[in-house]
Amino acid sequence: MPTTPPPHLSPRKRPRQARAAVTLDAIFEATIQVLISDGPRRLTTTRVAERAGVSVGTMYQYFPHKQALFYALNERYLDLVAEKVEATCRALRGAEAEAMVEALVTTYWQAKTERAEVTQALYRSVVELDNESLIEAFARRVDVATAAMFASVANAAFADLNTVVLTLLTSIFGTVRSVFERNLPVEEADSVLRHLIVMCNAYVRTVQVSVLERERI
Amino acid sequence: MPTTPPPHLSPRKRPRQARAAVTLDAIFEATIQVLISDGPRRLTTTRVAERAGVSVGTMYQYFPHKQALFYALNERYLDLVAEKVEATCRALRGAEAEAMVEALVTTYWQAKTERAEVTQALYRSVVELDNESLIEAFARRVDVATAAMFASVANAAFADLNTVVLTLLTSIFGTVRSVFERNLPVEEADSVLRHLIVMCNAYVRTVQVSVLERERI
Amino acid sequence: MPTTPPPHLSPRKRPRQARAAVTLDAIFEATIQVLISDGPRRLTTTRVAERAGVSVGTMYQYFPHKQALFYALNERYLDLVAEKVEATCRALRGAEAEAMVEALVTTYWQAKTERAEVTQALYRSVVELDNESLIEAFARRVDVATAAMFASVANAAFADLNTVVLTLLTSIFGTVRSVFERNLPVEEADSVLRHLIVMCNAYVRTVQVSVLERERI
Amino acid sequence: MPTTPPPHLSPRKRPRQARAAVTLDAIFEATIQVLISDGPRRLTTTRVAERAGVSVGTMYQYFPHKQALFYALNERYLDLVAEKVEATCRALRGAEAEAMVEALVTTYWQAKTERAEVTQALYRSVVELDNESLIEAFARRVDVATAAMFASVANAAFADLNTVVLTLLTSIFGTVRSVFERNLPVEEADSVLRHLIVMCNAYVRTVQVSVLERERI
DNA sequence: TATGAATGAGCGTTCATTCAT
DNA sequence: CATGAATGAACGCTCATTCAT
Repeated sequence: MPTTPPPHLSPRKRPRQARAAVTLDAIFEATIQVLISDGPRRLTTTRVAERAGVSVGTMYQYFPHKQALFYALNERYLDLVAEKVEATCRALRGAEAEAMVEALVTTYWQAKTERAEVTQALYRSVVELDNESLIEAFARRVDVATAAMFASVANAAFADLNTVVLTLLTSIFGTVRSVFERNLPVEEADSVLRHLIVMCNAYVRTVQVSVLERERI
Repeated sequence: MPTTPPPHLSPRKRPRQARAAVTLDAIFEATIQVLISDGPRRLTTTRVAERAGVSVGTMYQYFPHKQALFYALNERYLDLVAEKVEATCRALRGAEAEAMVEALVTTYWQAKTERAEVTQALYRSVVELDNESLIEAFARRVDVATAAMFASVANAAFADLNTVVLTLLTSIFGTVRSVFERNLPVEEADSVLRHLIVMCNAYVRTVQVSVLERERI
Repeated sequence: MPTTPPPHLSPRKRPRQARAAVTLDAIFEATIQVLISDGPRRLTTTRVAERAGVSVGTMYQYFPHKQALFYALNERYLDLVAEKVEATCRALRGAEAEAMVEALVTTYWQAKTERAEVTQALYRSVVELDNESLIEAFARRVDVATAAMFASVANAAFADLNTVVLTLLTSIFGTVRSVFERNLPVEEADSVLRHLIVMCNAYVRTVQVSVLERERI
Repeated sequence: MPTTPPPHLSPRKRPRQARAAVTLDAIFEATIQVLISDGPRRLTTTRVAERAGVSVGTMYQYFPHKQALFYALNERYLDLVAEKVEATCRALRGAEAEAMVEALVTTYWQAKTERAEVTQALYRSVVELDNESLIEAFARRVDVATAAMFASVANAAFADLNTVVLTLLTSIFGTVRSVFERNLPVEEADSVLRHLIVMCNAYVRTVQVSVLERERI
């Protein structure tokens, strides 16, 4: 279930030749590099093209405008993260709630930490509203996957599954973002990660109803 | 303990006269309005000046450059929020942990929701690294206040107070940010708020050690 | 009765200060010079600004975009011509048809020849549709003035005044344009001018009905 | 007597093979279509090639550069018109002056009206100086043909044949152009056409000298 | 020979900043 | 002090042209 971008933000062409694919990758990587080293304000088409070893014109053969490039980059990034989360959710079906929580937090955390500078660079580049549609799509995807997972919890259930999922995801995503924003040293970050798991588990325990209890009612 | 900005970002003058204060306020308000209605990309000095009913030249008498204006705006905003949190922390000294948690979440939430568009506009305007120092200062301030509050909890204590505070704040701040970012409808937002309190309380209960227990050891 | 431009083509400000008026004139004159010496294809904002001894930015304070500058230039030019024709038409009220024709042709011819290179440069710069509204407005203005004049002819009348006027103007304007386009040497051009008068007069004589005749009917 | 273009504007090859001729036609037609639908400003090589169903590269096999294409298109167009006028002039040899005038005007008018949008599109695309040589060549051709025709008028002659022909052609061409430029509704355009004939005939009658008269002198 | 990806000079335009008034 | 016209570097983007395939 990949995101379908608004038409005005879609890339101009799908790479048919191998060369084109290479070029496209170079452009994406260059964008990231510029974002990291120069910041979003200095993310200019010329600079990206230069870094990619391509001419501006070439860039414009792949993307109708700068926005579209940026959009595509975010799309790529979020798709990757979403896939990982979905995989985890699939893998944990039928497990116990605690395991789910731990896996969820850890997966998301790792996905974000893998290339920490990229994550940070993208966090800093909000700026344009159009990305909102992207974030929404990402959120929906992950919502669905997570809800499905928690619906399959062994020996328990939730009175208001949707809210629980929403709360979990909102706080996990938010906490991670905050940690990046505050630029915490690794040890502190790790502590927060561990405590975040504790927190989410405490929460889930609180809101979950054991099947026994439920049947008794 | 107000934030002290890096010298290159400080306003040119402290408003001595009433007139100056009025102008300054007009400029700040205009900045916010432009930010909300036109977005961060269209936040130009000319536009702000126009909206504020001042000439660009005048604006440059108060701020050495655009960044400084933006910095000052964020400073003002964060100072306000910090003050509210500090006030709450002071008020809740010696209370029970649960009350503290609820008060903390609610205060922060309200502070952010009071002028929701402003909050959102500022969230969307990250962009410049320089704000990081501001966020850090804010975080430190709130950290200290919160730690002090939780250190005074009645009949209980925390094994690792600092991590607990860090985790709480990171997740509260992050969750709120995520809620804004996802543009959740009010009811869902409210649900998340309530569940966030539940979550934090569950967490605090988990990590707190009763004084009795502690003394026994 | 000055032309009112479509709003998107109107200049940004009316010159309030003397300095501004000078700047505006310099820009107009520079535009003409560039048009003459470099041709419409090389009429770039940079080149105009340079020639005018102004920065590009300044140009954009007077005109929202290149088109608007070009539009305003044509407007100025056509207004001038229209005024001259109108003056002639006013002066010739009640005269004999022959005198009117000669005056009309001569006035238009002179208006166009006065700054021949400018005329030619503008003829060569059609290109953009938007000018059509300008040409139409100009045509209407001159139509009205000319019709009023010919309606006042002494001792004669026209069966179909509007068509006569339209034919006269169309052929006069067209002929002049053709002469410029073919870049005829002066003597030939002058011959054509004289013969154009002969032609128009022969035409007018043919289509006019003497008052005597008319009353007899 | 076909036009011989300046060498730098000539197409790269004369179409030897049928396939080439087809391609060439497609390119020309595409150029016209783009001109009509997108205007001269949007007449890009890529767009033309696309519309013609050819690659840019192929286009450059036929024309060394865009100008050459445009030049060739105009050449084609003017050649067609010139041929029609020449045919008429040939057909009317020895006829009466009035018949000649009417035939001349009608032929030219029809040639231009046949594909009115094409005519208009080309009128709007003057722009480049190089076309002047084309127009000149066209004018010379038509001048010669027309002069030959009027030299053969039955029972009359002209004191200054060249000027008469020049005046006639200049005004006919010019009037037609003006009519297109003003975008007159059909009925008005037709009226002007009829009156143009009247006008030219009145003129010719005025400047022609009957053979009898002449011999008397 | 045909292709179309790649090129890059050059365009129109914006906007933070300055400084004569 | 306040003004706002002037500045010009730097941006996003276009498109005629080339050349490896």
